[in-house]
Amino acid sequence: MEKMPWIVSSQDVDALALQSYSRKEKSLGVLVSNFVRIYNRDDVDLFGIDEAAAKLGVERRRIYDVVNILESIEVVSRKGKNLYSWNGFLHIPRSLHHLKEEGLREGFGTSSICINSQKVSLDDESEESFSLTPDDQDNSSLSKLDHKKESSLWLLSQNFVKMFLCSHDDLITLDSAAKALLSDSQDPMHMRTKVRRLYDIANVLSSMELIEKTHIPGTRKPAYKWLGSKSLTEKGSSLFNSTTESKKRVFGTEITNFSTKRNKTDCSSNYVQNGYNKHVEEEKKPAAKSYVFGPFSPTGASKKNNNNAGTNNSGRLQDLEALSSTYKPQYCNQDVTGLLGHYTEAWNKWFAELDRK
DNA sequence: GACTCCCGCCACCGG
DNA sequence: CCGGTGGCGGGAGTC
Repeated sequence: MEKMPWIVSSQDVDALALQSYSRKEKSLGVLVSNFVRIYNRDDVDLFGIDEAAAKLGVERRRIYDVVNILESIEVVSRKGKNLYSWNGFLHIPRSLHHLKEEGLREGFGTSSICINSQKVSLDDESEESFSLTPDDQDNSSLSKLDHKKESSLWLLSQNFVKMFLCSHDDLITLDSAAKALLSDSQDPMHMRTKVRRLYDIANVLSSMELIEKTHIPGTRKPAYKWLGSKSLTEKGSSLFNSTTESKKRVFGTEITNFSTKRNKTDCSSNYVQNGYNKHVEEEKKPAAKSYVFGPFSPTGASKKNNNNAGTNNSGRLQDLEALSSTYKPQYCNQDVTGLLGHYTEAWNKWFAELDRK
């Protein structure tokens, strides 16, 4: 409705620059990057939906998306109503391992699910921590709840990951995945919906650098490649390229988006609101205003419009940003280092543990 | 024109 | 009955 940037008076040229609507800037991938950058710190443990929505400047609904996907690889875990714990990357290795075992057990390892095929049984998972009712083994009714669960982002994401972990093909296209994960029903409508969801998932996984978008060798057909955890470490170096500037990304506009509430009615920008406990004092560090994609540059990280550097709003998360580092020219790299270190450490620890058994 | 996938309506659930 | 969740698919951006 009200997103028509071009109806601005001539002297808003400046403002125009920073409000040129770009869908990408609101992508889940970007959101996840910001999510990580804000929450992936030692002093963060629990967080709530509202708080996250406020900090990230998006509506709650989007947080649910992100959180559900992240939960599938245990980056976060749900603790209760409106309460999640941030696990960071620590549990990813373990999580992936579980998913792999589970996937193999469930037959995800079967031949090429890649280019096209309609295998993969999948009827349900068996997530460990929350033992669900033991009674519902194979009632094929698949009623309501089951269906709802089957098509949850959480499960879909896990299954998607399983496909990568268990199959020998390293390229998976979204529609082959959709087909496989749909297990039957060729209903084109269901396919479309499934694919949409896979896009969502793929975006966050890409953002987490667990997968990467490429395309099938011969064709132009897009496909995803599993990078997994190792990739993080080995490509660490590539992340150190010092073109810090190009990695910067200004979100001024969208980060402060608008209404945190679901009602579009009030697009009043004063959503200062509750959830955001702690210091909300306004910015003190103008430079930290822009979001920097550290290791998590979303698929289309290189943005051209970084001209709209500072300007109003977006004061909220900046203080967090601020303390994220003491603002050195290359604090970006530090982030990476820390992150990778963290990650590798977890990975190794996990392996050691595994060995011991 | 096909591919992406954001947006937000609204069903559902747990309290 | 209400607020938190989150499936779902229309349709707008992108390529």
